[in-house]
Amino acid sequence: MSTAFGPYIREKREALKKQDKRFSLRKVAQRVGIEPSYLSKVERGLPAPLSEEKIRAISVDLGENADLLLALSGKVSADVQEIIRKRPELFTEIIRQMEDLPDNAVLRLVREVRDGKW
Amino acid sequence: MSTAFGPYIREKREALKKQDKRFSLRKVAQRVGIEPSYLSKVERGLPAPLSEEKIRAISVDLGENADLLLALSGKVSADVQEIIRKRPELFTEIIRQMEDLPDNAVLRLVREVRDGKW
DNA sequence: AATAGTGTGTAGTACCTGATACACAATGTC
DNA sequence: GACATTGTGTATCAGGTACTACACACTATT
Repeated sequence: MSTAFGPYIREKREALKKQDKRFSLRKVAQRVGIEPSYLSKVERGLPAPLSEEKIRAISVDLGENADLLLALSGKVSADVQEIIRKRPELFTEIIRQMEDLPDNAVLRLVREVRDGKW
Repeated sequence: MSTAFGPYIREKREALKKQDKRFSLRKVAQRVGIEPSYLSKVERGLPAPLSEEKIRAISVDLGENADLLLALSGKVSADVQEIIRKRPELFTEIIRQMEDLPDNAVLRLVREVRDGKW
């Protein structure tokens, strides 16, 4: 889908490869469990969708944040979607309201919720 | 996908139909823009996926909440997904943290954010 | 009794998702 | 020079998504 994901992980992978030959496209593909030719297409942004599972495996292998990589490939984590679907009216409302908040305001909310003030 | 959506809207539609014959399956299908036979399958929970667009049209026609109907058919509104994808790490974190909050606590958050305390 | 309207069964369609399998040329390594 | 490894091109595929089109039997309406 999104053209951003492929080039992004290609760059990350090649950076790692410079210090560690275990990060060749073929080796990564093998560890992740996909065909090298398919990962090649993915990295070049050709139409080659990856499942959430494979994206997660790549994020582990490359040491990247899974939710970021999912976002770059146009997805939202299945567990987050499920949380929303359990209380759709409530959660969609708060998410839409938070859209325009600056990062630091959202972060403050995260902390306050985590610290059990609610 | 989800078997809950179909029977749910069938019940709602038939309730409306009792007071207004404009809510026959065929009439609703026509207003919504799908074939009656397809809506029939949908309402009986047979494998007949609906696009977000059609689900929204049904929600308008039946006077139901769109986000609820989307959730019942296993979806999350595209605009909400896009908000999350723009700041994936921040938003997935706060959503996961809010999972265990009771409704009234989330509601309080909604109000405080809306009232510009942030 | 004819007509209109109701819900449903069956078949078919086009495109998307998420891949595999194999071949190939270029580059690196022994 | 042989062998291994690298990235990529092409073909193919099964299943899911999101529908249409038409026929049919049954029930209301006029």
